[in-house]
Amino acid sequence: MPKKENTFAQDVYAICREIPTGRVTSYGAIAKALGLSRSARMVGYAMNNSFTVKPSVPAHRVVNRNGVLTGKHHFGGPDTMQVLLEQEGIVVKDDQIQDFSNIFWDPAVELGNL
DNA sequence: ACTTTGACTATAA
DNA sequence: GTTATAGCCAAAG
Repeated sequence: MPKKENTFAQDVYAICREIPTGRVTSYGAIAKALGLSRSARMVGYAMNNSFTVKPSVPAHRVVNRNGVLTGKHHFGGPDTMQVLLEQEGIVVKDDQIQDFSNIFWDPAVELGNL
């Protein structure tokens, strides 16, 4: 069997693709689903490569625990992330997702990982 | 092998 | 409600 490069980032991408449209999740939730509940920073760090990975990962559905678009600046534009979220039907105000708790999607729960 | 960093989270004041 | 500080872990230099 061929060698397989299982990196932390690859797992993160898999979870992000499972995020339904119009839903949002937090870095900590993804990390927790991977068993790395304390590596939330690594999740965002890995997302840097999400643009080079195929298929592209909907990183715009991933925000911090406050529902703030912390990484909006990494989308190539200062407002690219917000526009993408609005296209998904998500309301964003002042770089913060409105009704965040209502549209929050927990992979550890939805994927039945608990 | 050591140091730095980073799209975070939790706790304390 | 906010701001400040500490803890956290993996990848890159």
